[in-house]
Amino acid sequence: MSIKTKLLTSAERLFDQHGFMSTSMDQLTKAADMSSRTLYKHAGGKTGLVQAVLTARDKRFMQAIDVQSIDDLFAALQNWTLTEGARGCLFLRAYGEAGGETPEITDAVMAHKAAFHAQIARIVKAELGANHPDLELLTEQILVLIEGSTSAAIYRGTDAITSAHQAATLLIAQTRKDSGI
Amino acid sequence: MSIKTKLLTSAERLFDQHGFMSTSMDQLTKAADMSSRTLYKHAGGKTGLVQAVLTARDKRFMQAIDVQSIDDLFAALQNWTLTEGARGCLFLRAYGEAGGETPEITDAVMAHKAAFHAQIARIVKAELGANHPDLELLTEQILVLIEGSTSAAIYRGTDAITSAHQAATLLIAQTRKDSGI
DNA sequence: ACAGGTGTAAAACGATCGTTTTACACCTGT
DNA sequence: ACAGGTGTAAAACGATCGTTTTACACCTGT
Repeated sequence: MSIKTKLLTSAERLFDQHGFMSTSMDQLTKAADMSSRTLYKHAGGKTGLVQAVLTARDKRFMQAIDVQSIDDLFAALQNWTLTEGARGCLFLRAYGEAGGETPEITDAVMAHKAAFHAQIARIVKAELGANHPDLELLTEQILVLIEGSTSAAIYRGTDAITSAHQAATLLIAQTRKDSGI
Repeated sequence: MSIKTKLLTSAERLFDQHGFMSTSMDQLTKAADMSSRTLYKHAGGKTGLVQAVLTARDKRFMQAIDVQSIDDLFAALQNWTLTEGARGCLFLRAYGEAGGETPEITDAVMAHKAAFHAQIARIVKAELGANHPDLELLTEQILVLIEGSTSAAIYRGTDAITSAHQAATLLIAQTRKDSGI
């Protein structure tokens, strides 16, 4: 495990568990087991570190949900929540803590959300066929269900994901039926 | 407008726009146009102020969604977002920033979310009838749709709420149909 | 008339923040 | 052999944090 990987994984853990602004550079250097000089050489500063953590998480999360069906998508989300815990979307949390006032962070968040939306659009298209007229609506609805289960899981547990999955399944089935008429 | 109301409304605005940890007591006293001595007498401290802001917002939000139908619920949410903006659920943001490590804040957040869940359960019950077997599932699904549209609206705009509304309507209609068979 | 409550302005508290600097040590490739 | 890169430990930077204190002023009810 490279020194850079150790920095990113320990920082991600601290940011996720205690919040971005509440985590000090001192805690970050101690958790990464390196000197502040080394941390600053690698990350540039706290904003750069947040940016790097979000970019790494984007890659990891996008890989986790790189599936071909709605069922697999929700299974991947259940698995992610089981291993990572349920503390809400780390990207939206970063955006909220920075108040949208740090362009580097806003950019990283919006880039992730654009990729996230595109991924869902792709899966919905694979599910309904490329010519279905309701692709956009369904994509938006599945996206809302996933964002919602991510938020709701914080206080309702993984049942929120199961319920969202059932809703998604019904929406897809109903949309298939409507187009069949 | 009392001095306490001015403090709570200006603090809510700052916390919402810049984040809780990023907002300093200095900014809060200046926005409330009072001395720090007065602020501390009224709020106790920063944690007390966050707590008071969340409690006040809970009352205001619960009043806004005190409706009798799913349609009115989503209309209320559209209206809320139009006047308040879309920066995510302030309660979950507070919880995330505090890392769940400040009991007073955790309590305020969880109390709100319990009331929020109960409110949705009440509306779903009014919509489907008290004896419908799927009340719990529908409640959880509507809750997920609302949490999701609150999060998604940050980067997808109010369309997310419209899509969630359509999904909720279809889920309710389908659940009615299933029980009719 | 005067006590109690409520307010201001400003200085000060110690603690901590993110960041930089200094002085030094160890590899590694040529 | 030695330069360059990469690392540590520790001190120091000025700025800012949340909070408390001091000294003073104005209402308001009795």
